[in-house]
Amino acid sequence: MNVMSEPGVTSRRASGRRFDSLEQEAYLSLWRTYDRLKMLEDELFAAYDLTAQQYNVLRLLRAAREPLATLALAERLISRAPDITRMLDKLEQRGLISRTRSTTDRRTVRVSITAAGRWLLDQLAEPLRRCHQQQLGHLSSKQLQQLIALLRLVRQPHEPPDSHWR
Amino acid sequence: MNVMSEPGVTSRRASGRRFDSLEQEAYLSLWRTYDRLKMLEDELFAAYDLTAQQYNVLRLLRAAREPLATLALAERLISRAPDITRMLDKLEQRGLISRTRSTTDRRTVRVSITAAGRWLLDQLAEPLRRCHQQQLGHLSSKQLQQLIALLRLVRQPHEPPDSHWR
DNA sequence: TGACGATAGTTGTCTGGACAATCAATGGCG
DNA sequence: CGCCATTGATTGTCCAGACAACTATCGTCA
Repeated sequence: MNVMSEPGVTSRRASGRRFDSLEQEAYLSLWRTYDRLKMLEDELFAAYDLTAQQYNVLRLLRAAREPLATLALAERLISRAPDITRMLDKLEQRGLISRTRSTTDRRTVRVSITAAGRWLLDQLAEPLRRCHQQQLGHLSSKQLQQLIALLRLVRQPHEPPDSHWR
Repeated sequence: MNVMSEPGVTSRRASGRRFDSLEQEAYLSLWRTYDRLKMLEDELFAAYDLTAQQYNVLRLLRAAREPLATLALAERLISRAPDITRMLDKLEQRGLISRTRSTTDRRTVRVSITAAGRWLLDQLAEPLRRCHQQQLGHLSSKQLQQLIALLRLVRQPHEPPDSHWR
């Protein structure tokens, strides 16, 4: 079922919900869709006492060839993290990451993933794969690629020039 | 620039970022895109001392023909709100909504928007339109419709049966 | 009718995010 | 060198979100 009418006129649903513009409908759809999918992921991570952000920290540290400075890491995170320090505190307490003050620039702290961190990521790999499958497995790979391309187009003007997401 | 390679093989960027699967890339793209757009909206709402959720409460109340019960309202919100009571407390203190205990069922509280609430929504209408324009105005209406359709397809199996988002 | 389970909302409490202020170290530049 | 703006990270504090426990009311069924 296609609910769209001509451009500029917003869609109507059986429920009577309306939107002021196509842009608003797109944004609210994005919000709602993200919220639904996030719910599934959060459930999985909660079982391992992790947040999605924490998982992404570990993921980024594993992908990095060498230890990352704290703020460089924060920049690469998917969503902004002003509390990066305290987040790293918790991961360090659990032994999943290690931090050492750089010798060349004593202001920076070099963060790296530990063996325990890698092990946890390995444990998570398969359940997470299944989770992503549950989230989006009902789309064809062509549809997924279309979605990815559209999303990139959406955020393109909103990414800082040096973003890893361009 | 098109970064896609053949289906099933995940994309690579100059930065070396990789994804484990197309589904993961789609989900993380969704997250990132939502986060970027949200930033713009939050900035606008903050200028009016509102959160996006609070705005949506007002919007839903205006759209409703009659006062809504607290939990019925919570169900229609875009993202889950376990703290709906306190949120309504704040809106009531500011005089934007009013609450009255129902006479027919004294358990339920009927929530409605006040004239001040409607006035605030009117004030917001134009700046918000501009915000949505800034967020998504660079997409053609055909692209927007494609995006909306894809997002609906994504969340379709994840919506509860009686959801207003189906 | 009165006990009991279900429903509607509220409150307590904890954690995580946001923002600003602060501390520590560095790099220029007179 | 020594001053000072800048950078990197940490800390203080406040507020919103999550979850569970609790209160009040209703419906129903013996």
